[in-house]
Amino acid sequence: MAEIITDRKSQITEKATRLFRERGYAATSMRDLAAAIGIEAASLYSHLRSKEELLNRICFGMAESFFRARDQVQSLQLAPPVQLRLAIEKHVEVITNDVNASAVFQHEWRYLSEPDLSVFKSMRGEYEAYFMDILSRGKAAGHFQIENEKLAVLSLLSALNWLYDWYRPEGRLQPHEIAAQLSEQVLNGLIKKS
Amino acid sequence: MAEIITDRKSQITEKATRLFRERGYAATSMRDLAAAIGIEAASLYSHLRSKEELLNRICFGMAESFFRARDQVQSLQLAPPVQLRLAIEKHVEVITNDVNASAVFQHEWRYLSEPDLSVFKSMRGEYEAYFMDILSRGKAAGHFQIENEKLAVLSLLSALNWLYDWYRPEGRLQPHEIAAQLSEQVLNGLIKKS
DNA sequence: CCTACCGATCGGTAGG
DNA sequence: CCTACCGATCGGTAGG
Repeated sequence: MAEIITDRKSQITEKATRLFRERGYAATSMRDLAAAIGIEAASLYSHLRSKEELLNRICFGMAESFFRARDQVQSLQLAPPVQLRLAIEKHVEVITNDVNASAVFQHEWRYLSEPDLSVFKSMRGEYEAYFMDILSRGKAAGHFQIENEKLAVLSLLSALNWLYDWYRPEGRLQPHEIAAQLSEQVLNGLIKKS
Repeated sequence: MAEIITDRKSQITEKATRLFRERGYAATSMRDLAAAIGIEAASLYSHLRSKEELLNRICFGMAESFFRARDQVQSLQLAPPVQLRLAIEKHVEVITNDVNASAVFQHEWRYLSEPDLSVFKSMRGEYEAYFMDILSRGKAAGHFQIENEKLAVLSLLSALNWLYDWYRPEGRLQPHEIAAQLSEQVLNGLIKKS
């Protein structure tokens, strides 16, 4: 691995992402973080104002990545089944692109304090609404069979969101291959139609 | 709500379950827990030896519930597609039966220390292997279409495991109705076959 | 980026 | 189940 030159703040954020993912936000101390970088805890505060600022950067950084993915998908006018496939692929791309940040995004956002906490929740709701809209239009157009759309959309997203725990960049399967299998599973199910 | 008479230790465990779920294990102090019960923090230690003992009880209690569900399913000799439906139903039942404990089980187990941590992980692996076995046998018998079985089983379980966050006992949908829709989604997918 | 330090809080114990 | 308390650790600041 080549030494990558980045500024100190980016380095701190990256180390924090890894530690928050491994130990959890609440169980990671600023002294842990400082030690991982090789400086004293007090020195961190010349680069940032608080521990929560780090959590903030990570959570909202991921939220923006998901939004960018959504905007790309929505800019194309696609029929619901193919749009859903694309939305899944882009979602998987965002997760696999930074598995540590994805894990923190999924699990540690609740340690945000207000008003960020509410902003975060509403952004997440907006993203779920984007998937919900695809399902609803697909159902209305007769493409999809769905009883309860809220149940469907949340289980669908959950079926993707654990990937940060399994995906390995050096592994055999590429993100688009993973996305393809999961799309197939979500759209056509496990039962073989003979 | 009627006042339910239980012994102190059960009461402490139940309050701990709720607090660990709401705030996370690491961010819940024994003083928080004591205050929720209405005693002093030091008094907790006449009922238990450590904070981790509580986490232990919750995590392994859930693990045993999942194992009992598995044993019920395996005691019936069923063809893979119908066995999978039943496994999903039982899994959903366990989660909906105690949503707080389910949340702690899903997210806080990593704060267990050795040797419990390793025991927990191997139990979880055994449970995943039980679902994996259903999928493998179903695939071998020509019932299922699955490319990567590990990917399939983990996304399947993830599609169920978020339910603790959504299910409300007082809500409209009963656990078996939720299980039925999710089974349908997993087995036949979202695409309508006309 | 460091040394030195703050008040608050942590899990847990002693002794009754 | 309480009062009183332990050493350790927390996020963060002052001042250089």
